[in-house]
Amino acid sequence: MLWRIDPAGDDALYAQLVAQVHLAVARGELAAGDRLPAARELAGSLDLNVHTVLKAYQRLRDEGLIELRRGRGAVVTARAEADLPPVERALAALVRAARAANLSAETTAVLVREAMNR
Amino acid sequence: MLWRIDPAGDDALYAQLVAQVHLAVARGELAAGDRLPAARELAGSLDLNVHTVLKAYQRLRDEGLIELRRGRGAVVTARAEADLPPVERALAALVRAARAANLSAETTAVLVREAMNR
DNA sequence: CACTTGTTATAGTTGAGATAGAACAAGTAA
DNA sequence: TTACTTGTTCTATCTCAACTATAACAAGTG
Repeated sequence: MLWRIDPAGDDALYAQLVAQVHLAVARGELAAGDRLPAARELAGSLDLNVHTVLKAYQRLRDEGLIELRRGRGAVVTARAEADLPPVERALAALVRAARAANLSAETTAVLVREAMNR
Repeated sequence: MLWRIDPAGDDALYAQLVAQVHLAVARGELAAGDRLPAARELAGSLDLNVHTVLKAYQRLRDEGLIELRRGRGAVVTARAEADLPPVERALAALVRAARAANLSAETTAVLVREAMNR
């Protein structure tokens, strides 16, 4: 998969990594059983610290998207292949509406989090 | 309107204020021409600093949701009433899809922020 | 005019994020 | 077994956005 990380962006680096994996799974670029690069390797190629990558991996594990095993690495779970395409479509629609309303990324994200917690 | 701020939440306080106003407008609790509390007053009742409230008000102004005038305060614009309902609909659709896919509020929020910044 | 309210400036505190280096533990593979 | 891979844990440091605190200033209200 392709990794696009923006060190100058508003999002935390580890959060960008997490989102990239979600996108890749939603697009079918990552399937259950596929393996992510080793943390040290990915950190090296993206010029990030190992801990930053591991924080992303650990969050992905907490979300049930991947499994982590020493010696084996990070493997995409079957659960991850759940209906993410519908999420992608809804996401695109929201982005369009939010842009039309001139909302910032931060504001839109907060609106989503509050709506989810309701 | 009702203000629900969580100092221990993941979101910045000013961002929560911004989201609250969006929700109030979308729900019809705030209409064009309505006035928000004075910054010093709201800060006092919510036990926040004036600058935190003002940062929220200024972001709302940047988004075209309110107008700010010295001596008069913060007034909801007509544009706010027109642009927010579509956002609310898209928001509801996303929440449904995200719940169906078992995504957490945090994950969904990050996905939105990433999608907005692309 | 007195008063309200947003604007601007300066400064200190706090916590999350990121970096760095090192040792440790569990699994893989020859 | 042995060598290697890879995640886990720990300590420490640095930076920056968010928040707080005070205070003066400017524009509009009544």
